[in-house]
Amino acid sequence: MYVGYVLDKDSPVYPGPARPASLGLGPQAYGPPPPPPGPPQYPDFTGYSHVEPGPGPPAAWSAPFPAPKDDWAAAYGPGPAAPAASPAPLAFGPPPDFSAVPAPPGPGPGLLAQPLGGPGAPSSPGAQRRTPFEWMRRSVAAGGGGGSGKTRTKDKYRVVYTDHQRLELEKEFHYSRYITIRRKSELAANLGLTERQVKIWFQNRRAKERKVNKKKQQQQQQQQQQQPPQPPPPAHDVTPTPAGPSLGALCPSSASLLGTSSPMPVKEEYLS
DNA sequence: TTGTGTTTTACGACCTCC
DNA sequence: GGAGGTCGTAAAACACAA
Repeated sequence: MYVGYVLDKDSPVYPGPARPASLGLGPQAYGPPPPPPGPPQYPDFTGYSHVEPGPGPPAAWSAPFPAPKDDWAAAYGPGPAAPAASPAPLAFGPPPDFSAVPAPPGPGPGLLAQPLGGPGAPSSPGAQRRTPFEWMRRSVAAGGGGGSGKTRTKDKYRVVYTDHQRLELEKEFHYSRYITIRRKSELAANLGLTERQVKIWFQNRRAKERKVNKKKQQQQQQQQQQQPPQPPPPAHDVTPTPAGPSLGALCPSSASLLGTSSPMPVKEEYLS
């Protein structure tokens, strides 16, 4: 994941975990099929509005998410507006944070401000080894309007999303594992992707998280088998502990995004 | 340079919910 | 019936060791 690469290099932009490890991202979070999109988890956040009624996100995600988008935006600082690969008009008007994505490290005014094919620092390791912005050209060209609609049966099997697209998707994912219909539309418009692409990206992202989570669980079990039996924990340990995989662990590519130790500061306005 | 393993998009099958 | 979920998988893109 090259977003992770970008974030690794820009680790300070995320001063702390976007979601505390105590929110319980363990396997229990992946039990029953996910519910329909829920109400806004942060109704106080006015950057954009979630309006879909519904029972709410999965219980595992229902805990207040202490990473307000304002923090993200603040962390990101001002940046280029829409990606060059996003010709779609901003149907909803860009949320503050969506215009605040920094350029990847390197010379030049910014990733998206760079002309296609022009000189500049690549924003992904692969790009470092390729023609500068080749990845960008590929994505833009192949994904004209984001998703080109091409399938494996056509000439182009898949496109590679730009770092900006992946970064914004990651941000949204850290905000909520299940994107609402409205946010999906907004994100698709802002990133120049189709809603289907956004939906599938979230599906794949959840699958990735489950995979990583499962891996960690297996490792823990192996360690427990090797170690002498420990006294069982209290039956009702309601206190969320970091024992569960941290978000950074679940999403190594975004680990630096989330910081390492200090939790994301929570603005009082986001606390009920 | 090449072979191999991993990650990333994208899809189909199947299921649940409204 | 449609939308969206998981699960499994294909194949491109990529990383990296030899």
